Amino acid sequence: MHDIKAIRDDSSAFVRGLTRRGLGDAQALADGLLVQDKALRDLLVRLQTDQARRNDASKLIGQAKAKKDEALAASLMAEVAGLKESIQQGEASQRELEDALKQALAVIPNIPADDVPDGADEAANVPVAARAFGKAPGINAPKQHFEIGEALGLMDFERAAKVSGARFVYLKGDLARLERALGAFMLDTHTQKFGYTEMAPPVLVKSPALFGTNQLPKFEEDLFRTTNEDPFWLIPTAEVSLTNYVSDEILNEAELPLRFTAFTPCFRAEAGAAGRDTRGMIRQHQFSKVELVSITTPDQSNAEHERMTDAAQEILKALDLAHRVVTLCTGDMGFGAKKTYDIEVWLPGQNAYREISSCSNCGDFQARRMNTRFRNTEGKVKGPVHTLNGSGLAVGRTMVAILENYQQPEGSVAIPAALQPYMGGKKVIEKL
RNA sequence: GGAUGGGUGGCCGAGUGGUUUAAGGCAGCGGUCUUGAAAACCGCCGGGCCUGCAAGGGUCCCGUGAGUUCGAAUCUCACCCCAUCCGCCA
Repeated sequence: MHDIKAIRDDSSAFVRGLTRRGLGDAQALADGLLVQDKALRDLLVRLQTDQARRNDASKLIGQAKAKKDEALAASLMAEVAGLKESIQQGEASQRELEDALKQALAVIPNIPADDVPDGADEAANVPVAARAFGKAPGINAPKQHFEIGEALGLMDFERAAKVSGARFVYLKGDLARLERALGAFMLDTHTQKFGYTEMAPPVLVKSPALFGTNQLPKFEEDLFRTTNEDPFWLIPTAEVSLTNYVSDEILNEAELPLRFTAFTPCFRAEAGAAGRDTRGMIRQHQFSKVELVSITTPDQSNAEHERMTDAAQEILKALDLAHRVVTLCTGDMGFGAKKTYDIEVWLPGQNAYREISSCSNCGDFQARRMNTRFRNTEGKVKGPVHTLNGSGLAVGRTMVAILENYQQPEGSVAIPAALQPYMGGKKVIEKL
């Protein structure tokens, strides 16, 4: 969420940033916000003047009563009584104006960082040459992952449809184990090589948490929720649970950065994706993912973003999976991001690079929504922290990549060396 | 789900209607002393917002919301959360 004071101080930066994102009416939006802001501040000046008079007079009433000066007390009481109504009205107006302003701010996306390339959609994303890794393996007539998995008898979409409908899958035998192995391998890598703290977080959360990480109020249709009056929501990503771990807190600068990782199921309604990726495991209502979240000071977040992307890439390198990294352009970035790197893994069966991780620096955008600040070593509150999140990696899609890149002509799938210890030393996945 | 007890500043904790700007302690920061440190002593020490060039001034916040009152941390109502016990349960 944006800071209204920053918009007040420099509305042109705000307008420029949103225009780069492709919002056509950014100037009108800013003007409207500033009108609301001015109305609120004018009201506060009036209201606080009244409150000050009431407080002074009330104090004098106490003193007059102590001196038994009933006449003075009575006249002061009459004066304060007259203020009462206007104060109550003012307080109600304050609430309305503040709520309206917050609502307006809550649906405005973050401003892109200066070094984010301009562009309307994914066609304008820019490859990061230095981060490219590996070469597409030469596979003759490559099969898609679901063909491989079903032929092995280890992947069952039909029965999943019977039980849960479209966009679910049963994994069996070594593929079920592979999911668990991937989760363990990723967690071990992030905790041991990159200093992340492993978490086992809630996957049902309350609305304020989803407001904190931008899913609410704007993207409600992407989420599942329970039917209680005060509902729980199923997390679409562990970013929600891990980032909100520090909501409503003032952290000490000395304990930053905080780095959290978790292996969790994720749930997405995929409301706007009808007809896309309908076959296979690429787009499911439920999938598992290892998530990375960092909480940093403002001056650390850019370096942390590179480091987090390194950590995510490290998994693909260890699995020897060809991939590339692109910097998302202004028009393709998520709502809360200042800058995002997508990691795209090569899928021989699709003959294409597909997203397997997205690492974003959100700057202070989520921290302001969550009310998370930090205090320096002198004890002074220095303002909102910065938050970053990234997939490290999407486990289902990693399995897809392994199946397609390690497929053997006769239908079996080699297990990457780094995973073999997690698969009981097994080297190949074969038909059940 | 039932019963009881609780929610106060970074932490612990006092405070049952005005004369208080939420006592006191711990932690933190600065200083005295010391070769250095500890101890002791002295001082500083919550957050948001409005206003102001600044110094400063004002206002709101004692779980949340509504109410009573000239005035609420304190009284009333509703709700949320936590703890303990009981019931149920993986």
